[in-house]
Amino acid sequence: MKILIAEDDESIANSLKKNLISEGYEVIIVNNGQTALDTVVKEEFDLIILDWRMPKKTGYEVCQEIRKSGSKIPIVLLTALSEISNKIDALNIGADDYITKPFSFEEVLARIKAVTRRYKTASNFIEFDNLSLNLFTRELQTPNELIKLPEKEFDLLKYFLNNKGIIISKESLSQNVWKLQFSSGTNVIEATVKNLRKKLEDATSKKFIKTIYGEGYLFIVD
Amino acid sequence: MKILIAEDDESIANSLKKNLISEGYEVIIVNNGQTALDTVVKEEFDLIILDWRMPKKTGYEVCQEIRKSGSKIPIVLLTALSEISNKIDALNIGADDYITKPFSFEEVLARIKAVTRRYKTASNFIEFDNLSLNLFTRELQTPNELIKLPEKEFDLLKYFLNNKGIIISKESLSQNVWKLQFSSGTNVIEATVKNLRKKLEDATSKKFIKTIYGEGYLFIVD
DNA sequence: AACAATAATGAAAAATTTTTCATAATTCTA
DNA sequence: TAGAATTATGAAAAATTTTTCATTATTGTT
Repeated sequence: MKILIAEDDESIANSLKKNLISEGYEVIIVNNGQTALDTVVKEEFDLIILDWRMPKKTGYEVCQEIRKSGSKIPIVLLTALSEISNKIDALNIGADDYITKPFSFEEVLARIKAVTRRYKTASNFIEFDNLSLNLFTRELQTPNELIKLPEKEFDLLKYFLNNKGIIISKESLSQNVWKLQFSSGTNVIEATVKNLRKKLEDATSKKFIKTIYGEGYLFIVD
Repeated sequence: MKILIAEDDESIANSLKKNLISEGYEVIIVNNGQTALDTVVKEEFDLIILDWRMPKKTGYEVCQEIRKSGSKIPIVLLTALSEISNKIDALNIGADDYITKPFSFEEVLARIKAVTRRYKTASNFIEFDNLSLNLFTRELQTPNELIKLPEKEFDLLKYFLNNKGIIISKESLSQNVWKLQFSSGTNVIEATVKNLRKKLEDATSKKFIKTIYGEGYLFIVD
């Protein structure tokens, strides 16, 4: 986890850095807004902490420009306690959170964790058993390998995971996964279930997809 | 946008409700933690506002239980000013944000917007021109139709969108989109660019992908 | 303007995914 | 436990996607 801190008050910046490093973060400090922008373009960070008041460009401006460029990187603003209306502004210009000075390191840490957790869980995995399905790449991480699921198998597994523990009729699958009106004279579902089953079993030698005769399927984790 | 407010102080709840409704939100109020949980299970909400202190179950507990169930719905906690350490706890137990009482409606509104924007942009579209790329379904929404992009075209477009305004070499594409070491004696890139160009031009009659002779491609929006 | 290098293109080939089909296996009912 | 209904399966067919190939077009250089 790489964090960029843009803060002109050296003592604050250094104390933050020291503490964050001891928590295992990688930290880079810049002391003005313009350098912050330049650095963000060049390197990739997981989080940016911006002081509200800074030479050259304020945190406010830096935040706006970063958002204008389309980046969704988590940004936390540091504001003075007095600037109350800033709190609202901070969120409105696209910051993910703000911290009012003076702050305790625990608070900073909690917010960093909250913001990045949010960002991470939103970047989206569904975890089950000891597997993890990446909703973006459609890859299934197993203990041994990374399997790229074809679209239909992915959609099916995702639907199962979102409905685990309840019986899913073939009509539901046909509607929600295949986007078909009726599950007419086809057995695509059975065929796809078969393929997905094979992959899941090869990976874990467990049976996640149970057949409920005459009713549908049931996805069980444990 | 449907919001659940769990707050036992009627005057606070009603004033929030009135204001939120006038902002166009749909609001449902419950006055204790247990009912909040029951309601969340039955209905779908876009956001939950939980009072920290409540009869039956506290906001703290409700928040924890919701998270334990795997839901990522945005949660904002209302805490009393005194309970400072709560702030940190709030984020640590999985709340997305908190508001300290007393609060102004503007602050509530700003936080609601920030939290849901975050959630929305994280649930993920990339918008450009009058097009919108759904990062989950890989569908491109054009003014006229919804086009499902095949994997490679999708990956390519996404890479372009994340690097718009800068020249992208074929080496980058080959590494980042095709995951190949060298762009050897192949022209997959050109072929895929061609197909993607066609779809984008058919949809908008604009040319987004510019060729920089000898250097690569440049994706421009306006 | 001519040449060389680079890029674009349409069509075909290859690879992958999705669906179908025939048949085997399983489950339920009586 | 036999028969009917439902589900599973391997292999083939169909559809789609990805890549290649041969050729044309474009760009930059001299």
